[in-house]
Amino acid sequence: MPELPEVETVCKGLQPFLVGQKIRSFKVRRRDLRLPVSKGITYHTKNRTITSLERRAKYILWHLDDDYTVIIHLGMSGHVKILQNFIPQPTVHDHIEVTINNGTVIRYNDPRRFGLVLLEKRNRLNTHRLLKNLGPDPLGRKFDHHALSKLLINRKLSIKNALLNQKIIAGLGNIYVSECLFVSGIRPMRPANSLKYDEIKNLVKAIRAVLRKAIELGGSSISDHKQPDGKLGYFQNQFNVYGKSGVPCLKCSKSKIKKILISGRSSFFCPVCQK
DNA sequence: CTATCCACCTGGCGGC
DNA sequence: TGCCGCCAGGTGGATA
Repeated sequence: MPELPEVETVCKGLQPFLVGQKIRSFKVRRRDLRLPVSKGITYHTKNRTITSLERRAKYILWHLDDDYTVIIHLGMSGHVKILQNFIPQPTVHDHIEVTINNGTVIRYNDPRRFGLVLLEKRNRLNTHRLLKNLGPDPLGRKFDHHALSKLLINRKLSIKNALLNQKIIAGLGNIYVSECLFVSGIRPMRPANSLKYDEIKNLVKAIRAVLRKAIELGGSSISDHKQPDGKLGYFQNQFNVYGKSGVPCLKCSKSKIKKILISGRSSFFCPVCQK
């Protein structure tokens, strides 16, 4: 499921249920996610109040009222469910269950277990091995065409792979890279260092516009991914190219959307509109 | 340092 | 109906 807009949607969806609330229990039903769930997370989080939530790239951070922070990453298939009143039995892939003092239950469900749930000291977040090398957030203030130019200089890899690399820019994934490159009229296989000044400018504009729109629509519901309150996201209806091979291009209508593999992952583009 | 490949895991779908 | 191969929104470590 989860690229920046979906993670942002999950984070925003959790906020009213968690911020200012106290954790009654933090149960770990399966410890073997991408990394083992932190030892002691159950003990350390008990009776702690959540002071704020933060999204950092594709990570969700729960800041607690002591010097600890819970780090969550949804991987490829992670979901969050918010349950109130009727609490059904956990299913096979409900790995984490957090009960809030008012009875609300937050479940972390992740069939493929590529996600992770960790507890870290807050003053160690910036040097944490998973967080310290993240590039700028594409919706953040430090990200503009000057910044992106600098990041792409001397880079011979494809622009598609550059945008997927979280050390270069943090938050895009396979869907939104295809969409952003379509909107900005750039072919995914172009070497990153071949982009002209105006192309980088257009790309930055496209990235911001596409991500903002996706967040506005509650992210994308692909497979069975939903927002934490169970609602569907609607951005998948706005896809121009992702998963649309063979469909006439919405810009030129002269050409069909093509699917190619770049580093083994599907990329979709219009051979006429994208240069 | 840079770029590519691979493994990690489960489930859904199309084809036979 | 059943089995098989392929594909999927991510990412860090191994490798050249």
